[in-house]
Amino acid sequence: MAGRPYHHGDLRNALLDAAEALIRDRGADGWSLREASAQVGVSPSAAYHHFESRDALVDALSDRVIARLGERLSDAAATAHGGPQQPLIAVGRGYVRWAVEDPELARLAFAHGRTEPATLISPHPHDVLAAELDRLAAAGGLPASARPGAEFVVWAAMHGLVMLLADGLVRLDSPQAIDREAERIVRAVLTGLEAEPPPSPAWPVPRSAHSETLTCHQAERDPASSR
Amino acid sequence: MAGRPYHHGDLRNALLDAAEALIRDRGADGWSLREASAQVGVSPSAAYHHFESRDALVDALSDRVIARLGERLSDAAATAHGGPQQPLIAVGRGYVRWAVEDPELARLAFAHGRTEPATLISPHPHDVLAAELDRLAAAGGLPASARPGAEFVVWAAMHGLVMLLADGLVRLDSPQAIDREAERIVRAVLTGLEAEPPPSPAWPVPRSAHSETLTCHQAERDPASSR
DNA sequence: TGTACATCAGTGAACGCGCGTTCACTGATGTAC
DNA sequence: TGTACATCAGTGAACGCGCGTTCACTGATGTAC
Repeated sequence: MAGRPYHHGDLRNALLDAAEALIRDRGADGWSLREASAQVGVSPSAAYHHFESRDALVDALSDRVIARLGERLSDAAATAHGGPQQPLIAVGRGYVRWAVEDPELARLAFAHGRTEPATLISPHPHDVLAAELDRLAAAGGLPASARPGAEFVVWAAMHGLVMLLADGLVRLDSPQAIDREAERIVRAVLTGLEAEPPPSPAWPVPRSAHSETLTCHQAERDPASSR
Repeated sequence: MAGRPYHHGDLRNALLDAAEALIRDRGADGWSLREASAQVGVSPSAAYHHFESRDALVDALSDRVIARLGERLSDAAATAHGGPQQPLIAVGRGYVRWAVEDPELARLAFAHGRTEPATLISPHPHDVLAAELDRLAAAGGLPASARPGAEFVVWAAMHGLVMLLADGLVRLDSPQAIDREAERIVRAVLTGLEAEPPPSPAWPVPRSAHSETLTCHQAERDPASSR
């Protein structure tokens, strides 16, 4: 009735929403540009006023999903209370819950093989971890010598559980089990990092060894954010 | 000259090889059944005498890649020497090197969303880890209370680094850096597990808590192999 | 306030494409007697 | 050793399909004067 206005108003986001919903239901390959357009009620060619190509839409969606994850993790860290490790445990829990809630989006977000830097994602999960580890180190919960590159150790541990779950290689029965497992992994890793022997003076390692050899996609674009 | 014989002899494997090579070069979506057939020198329909569908071929390839990884990890563990943690460190190194050598195959192997159990993969990476952790526990390098489910903690830690690298979210500059990072992660996790507080007697947890709630695709088919 | 005009964001028909898969077939191989 | 016949593993033509993308277009909106 009265029909839709000729101009949609926010077609770009509507298309992202439609694609996201389709992917959530049917996986990263279970949708087409045409289908998403149809769902929004627009002709297939309309999308090309907002995205260069189908691939560009997927890039944008992936960025959006990761940014939302980053916010979620950042919130989880901010509202955690208890010991100094609690924010990082909360991040791990949030990360894994996210993957279990939306495995297909989790797979899309990362399994995407981005070739070029694209836009800056903020807050990127990597940066959330780096910031929390800085806090932990400042609070004395992590020796300064173990800090460089520690975010990659923690990220890897979380990310592995996330991916094993999203890809269906491992299954957790209950929400409690999910939290328990996430916590176990984060705790183990933090304890292990805390106990790391300081670099042997016999083989002096440059302070920045890790940040030199291990680089995050994200950190490249904004090196300051990871330290 | 003399032409190829009418019957290929081992078309099934030849197709798997061709698909593997194409995927290695161009990624999981960068090939078609037709192209693989052409490369082998066979008509597109010949494949259907060996595989039910293109998807079935991918399933078989994924199984083959994982089984080969399992062998590689098992070898790495067997030939490691040094302290009791060395076999597991060698497994981590091997896992990560594998992913860096062939990122596209690494992505394919796991990112595949298998729905049904398929055939038994032997040795499955999960089982290699479980066996090595059993040995470590037997040697006193891991308290018995920390053993249940420990393979998932170690697997997750390794798998996360593997996936971050394969998906290009993290980059390591040199082979030395790859080894160093793999070792750091495995050591951290093992140290953390070793230091785990035993389950509080106030909240008794069934001994098998982990194996009940955390299950591996593989372990389901052959529960004995993971313990 | 009204008119001219550039720009923006839609339409809808059409394109070529390569794909996975099917089908009826045929050449080669293995087995029974 | 030879013949008949079932089975296996190829061929090649054809199918329908939905896809991403293009194009010339038009309706709506915003701005200058």
